[in-house]
Amino acid sequence: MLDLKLIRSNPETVKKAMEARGMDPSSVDEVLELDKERRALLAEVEGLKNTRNRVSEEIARLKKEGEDAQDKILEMREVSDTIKEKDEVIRNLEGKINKRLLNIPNIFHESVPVGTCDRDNAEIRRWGEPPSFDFPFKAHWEIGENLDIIDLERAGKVAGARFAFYKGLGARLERALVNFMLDLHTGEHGYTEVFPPFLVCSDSMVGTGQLPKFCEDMFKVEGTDFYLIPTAEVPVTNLYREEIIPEEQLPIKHTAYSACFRAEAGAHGRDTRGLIRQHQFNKVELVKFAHPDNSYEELESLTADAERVLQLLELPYRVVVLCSGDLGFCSAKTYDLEVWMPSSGTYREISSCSNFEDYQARRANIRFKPKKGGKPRFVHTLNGSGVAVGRTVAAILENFQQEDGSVIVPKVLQPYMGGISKIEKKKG
RNA sequence: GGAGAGAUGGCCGAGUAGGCUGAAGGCGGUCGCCUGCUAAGCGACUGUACGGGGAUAAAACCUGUACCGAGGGUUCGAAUCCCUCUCUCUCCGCCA
Repeated sequence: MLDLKLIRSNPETVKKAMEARGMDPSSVDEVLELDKERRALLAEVEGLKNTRNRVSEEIARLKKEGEDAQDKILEMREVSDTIKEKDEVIRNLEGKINKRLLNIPNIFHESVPVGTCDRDNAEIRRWGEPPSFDFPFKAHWEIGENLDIIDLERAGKVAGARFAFYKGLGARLERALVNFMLDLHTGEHGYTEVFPPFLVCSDSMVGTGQLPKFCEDMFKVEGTDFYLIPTAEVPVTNLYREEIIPEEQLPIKHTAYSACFRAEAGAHGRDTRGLIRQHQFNKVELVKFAHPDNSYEELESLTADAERVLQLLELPYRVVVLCSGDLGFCSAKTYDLEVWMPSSGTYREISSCSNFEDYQARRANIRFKPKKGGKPRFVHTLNGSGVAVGRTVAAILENFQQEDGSVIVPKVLQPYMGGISKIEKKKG
């Protein structure tokens, strides 16, 4: 969430940012109005509390000296009642302010292009060449089915739509990718691996911004306060919730494998076939806790770390910077990595790398203690997929398919596949 | 699931017949003194949040209020009493 002080001093900036995201900025004025009310009342109540404290001390003194304090006690009884009433009103106002604050998005970075939808995203760079096939190429779900390594039909029976069984070398490929990515990020990019809980409490979901606004996108375990994580970003960012980190530890870099669970409400009819849009998918995530002074450099290197995965896998991709209208609610700036998908003839999102600045840190209360002294400050949080595993499988199947229906395994993956260099149809 | 113990400041740890205790003491940290250097020693300072003042934004500074796991209650007044909840630890049972 944004600093209330920032909204007080620069309401127009906040409103403009909301408008550029295509949102109604009226809650800004509501917040200001409620805040004004609250502060007036607060001054009043604090004055009353001050008298109560003073008189109470006097009562103690009088009693010690054996004098009568009954008058003052009665007087203070009334004061206390008034305090109780006004406190209640203040609590109420604070609740309203907070609710609005949690629903005001982050202010985006000046380098973010203004736009309304994904068509306004700006391409930054491309890597690799999309393959040209001299035979009729297939979509990954067909390839996977033919090779008997992906079973969507039975997954539909066992779980429902948007689930998948991976089988044989398909399951192995998924596992190989997870291990390859984790090894790369821990071994060469300096991230510390964590293996997080896949269920978290609602406080964590508020901390990273999924709640309260996006609860319909999440799976909740009925009768509990548990939510299935939509990404490892949630548990890993919340690792340091309510904590003060020593400055010299920054940046903290974590990588984590997790399954991710998404309700995909409102995505009916989109990407209904294949592995692109699943209720459950695997992802290796990168999370950074950075110093505010250099968080944008950290965003560049985090993006580069994610790109390295695709480069080593030899998958053609491009990097786009999301425009204001397509930017995530909490993000100040986001690069999407889009991998070439022959079946759709376009680049498709496979990673999303964002700098949230202090927006999540303020919600989750993650701070660092400056070395030179002074008050704790909020860290900047960043994260990116490094990368989405299911979509990587889809990309590998499609980009490396051969005319005979087999699929070449990228070189870096072969050690993780027991030396297998090609996935072929089993004979018989 | 059953039984018990506990939750205090960055950390450790006092404080329950309710009243200058935001909180003793220690550690850690910062600054100053001392020392040829290091160590030791001495002195001072050292929580957070939200208001108000500080000529305006920020800071120093001054001031108020709140905070001793969370939320309620009793009381003129609660870290201290009562209720509810959460978490941690120990033992038993059960379980991958």
